[in-house]
Amino acid sequence: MTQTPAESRQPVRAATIYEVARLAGVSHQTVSRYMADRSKLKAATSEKVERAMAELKYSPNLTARSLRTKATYRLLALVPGASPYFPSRMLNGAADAAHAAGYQLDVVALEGTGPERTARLRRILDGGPFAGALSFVPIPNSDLLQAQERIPVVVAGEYDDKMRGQGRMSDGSAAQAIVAHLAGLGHRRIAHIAGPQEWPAARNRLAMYRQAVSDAGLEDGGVAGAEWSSASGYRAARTLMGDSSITAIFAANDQLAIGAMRALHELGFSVPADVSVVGWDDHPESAFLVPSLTTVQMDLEAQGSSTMHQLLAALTPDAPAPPEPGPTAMRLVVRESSGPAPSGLRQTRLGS
Amino acid sequence: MTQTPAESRQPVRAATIYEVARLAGVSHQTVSRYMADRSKLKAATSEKVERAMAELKYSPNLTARSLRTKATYRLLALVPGASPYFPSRMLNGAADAAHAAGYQLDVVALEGTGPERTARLRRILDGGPFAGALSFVPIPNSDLLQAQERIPVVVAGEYDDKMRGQGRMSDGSAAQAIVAHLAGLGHRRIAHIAGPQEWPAARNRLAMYRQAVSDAGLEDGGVAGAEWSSASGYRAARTLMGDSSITAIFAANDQLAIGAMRALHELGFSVPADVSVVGWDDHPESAFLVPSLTTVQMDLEAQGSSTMHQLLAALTPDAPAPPEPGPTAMRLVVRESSGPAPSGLRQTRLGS
DNA sequence: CACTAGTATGTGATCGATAACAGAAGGAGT
DNA sequence: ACTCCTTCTGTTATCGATCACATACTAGTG
Repeated sequence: MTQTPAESRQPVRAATIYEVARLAGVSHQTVSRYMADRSKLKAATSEKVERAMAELKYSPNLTARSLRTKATYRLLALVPGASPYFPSRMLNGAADAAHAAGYQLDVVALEGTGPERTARLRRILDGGPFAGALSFVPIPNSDLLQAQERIPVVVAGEYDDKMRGQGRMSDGSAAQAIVAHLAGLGHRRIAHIAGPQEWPAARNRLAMYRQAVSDAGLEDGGVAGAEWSSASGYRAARTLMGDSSITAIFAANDQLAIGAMRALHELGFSVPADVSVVGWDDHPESAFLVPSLTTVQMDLEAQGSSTMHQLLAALTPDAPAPPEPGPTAMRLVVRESSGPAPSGLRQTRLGS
Repeated sequence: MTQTPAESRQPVRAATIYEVARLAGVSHQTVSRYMADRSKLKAATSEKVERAMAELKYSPNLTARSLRTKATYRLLALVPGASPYFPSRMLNGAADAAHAAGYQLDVVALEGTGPERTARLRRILDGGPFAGALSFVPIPNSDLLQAQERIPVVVAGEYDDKMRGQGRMSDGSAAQAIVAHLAGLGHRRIAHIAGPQEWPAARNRLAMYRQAVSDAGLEDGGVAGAEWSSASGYRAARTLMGDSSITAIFAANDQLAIGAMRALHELGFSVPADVSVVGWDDHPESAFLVPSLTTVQMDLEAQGSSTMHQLLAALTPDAPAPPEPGPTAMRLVVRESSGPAPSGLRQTRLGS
């Protein structure tokens, strides 16, 4: 057998507060206090502990701490299982924020229909105690969670108790920018392809669309759409284009917009010559489509992180200062899919 | 104050084995044994415990169990932070499998460059003890993980120790199907847009492309590409099309294919009349592109789940039977972006 | 200088489970 | 009837941290 230096085998067992205490010449409780609030210790003691910790590469056993304090450092993130390409950037932002605050984030896909979904949720929650939950998917009856375990639940995009939903303003301004952009190109009658209305983001975009259209004195050519998918966008566009005087379509996300463009193509409309299309989200591929897609660029990481901060704030009542939701960087990116409204020719040809 | 029935306040504190034991009239250790292996108990005892558990709605405190056994029920999933739309379906598959086995899955985005990334990884691992890790992103030196903590690490798509990488066969057969499909359409000289070669999937697809081309007696028009992004596909296509006798491009994923189609469009080639394009992954939008994309459909959930099972198998040496990797459902979906090779006209016009 | 209040540190109990060992019950063999 | 082994169950210690309480040390007051 090869001789292995003792040192190299050392890291197998982690140091405990007792070992740190012995090395520092203090009691284990003093070490514990050092972690809780070092300012309560005499400077000299504090330094001894610090040195001992460094030497032993001490890191606290979170399991033991949890057992005693009953506090858990695990959060639950619910993501849509149905939406195959859920923006992981948003999840990453949330996960980063959670880790920075010392929490672990457990990700669970929530899919299926009502009862099945509820059962699934219940099973997950029984699996382990969570300090809080963050849902990127609208929860049927958020009461369920609240009742089941007494933990704070934040649903992304939903207005918080102070009614200042973080997306509200920004969603509004971007929707207005879209409508203004289309109006500026001469479009008079536009339509909206909406996302599923359980989703706050979908509701906001629809509401803001309606308001912007009315504010700008344009005509609402109708609203269609049911899911977030391209297939739904495809169907919606076919429905909407029954009204041939529509010259622009604003879709609630890029996938819907892609489906809409496909439908327009099949119906013989060219984009943007006959109909302009605008999406939302700025998928990384959207700039490479033919035609490239006019859309709204968002800082998804920031959104995820901001939502997580909302949850963290709910977890720590001592309010470590709201980390400033920020103006949520969001801007309209104009590309090829939106252009001047057709010069009245199509309308006269097909209209009436 | 309103009177609240005692019952409704009950669930605040969960029952412990001691309470179960008292109610069942046995010792706490017997309850513990019931959970470990009820067959070691007398039928009558077992039943008493079972009844008491049901009555108290007992569920074990995993924190306490972990503290004692030092076993942890948390796994780490590393996902690429750079790739904005990492297939969450794969992650979902993995998460489901983990939960089914009683593990929690913590998701962490691994991004940034070498040293920064390493530091980040270290920080995460210090955060809490993990039973194992599953990486969907190629790890620079997987030694790092292995050395840091003695935990099993499985890198998705990488060959396992028995050298039967789960994607190998399947990747191979799909690449062959693609080449055969193109050959059948009359293409003689095709090119490949590869993904980053650190990724097993990218390496496999490239290798299989080369072999299939050579087996089929076709000409390799070249290989380009660096990242997974559409931008990379765009650049690669512009480079490859310097060779004007290429009539088909096989991209390692759909995003690359989208970038390539954009480049071909800008260069004045029409797809598929002048050049055929084939992708890989079957993004949900790919069917709605104009032209719709010929691609390879995969069961991403199954892949994620299968990878997780690989990890779980490594965690439990008592081998609960390999859950059968399955033939990895994977098939070529032919759509509009691939068509007959141009009838020699273009070649003669542009060639030499 | 004794007394008190406040700060800093130490001692033992505790969280809820499993581990290790000991003891009780039940058959089989002589 | 007695021993011995096997099977089942109970008692106590333990994991690594925090909590509750006790005690030692300072400093301020009359």
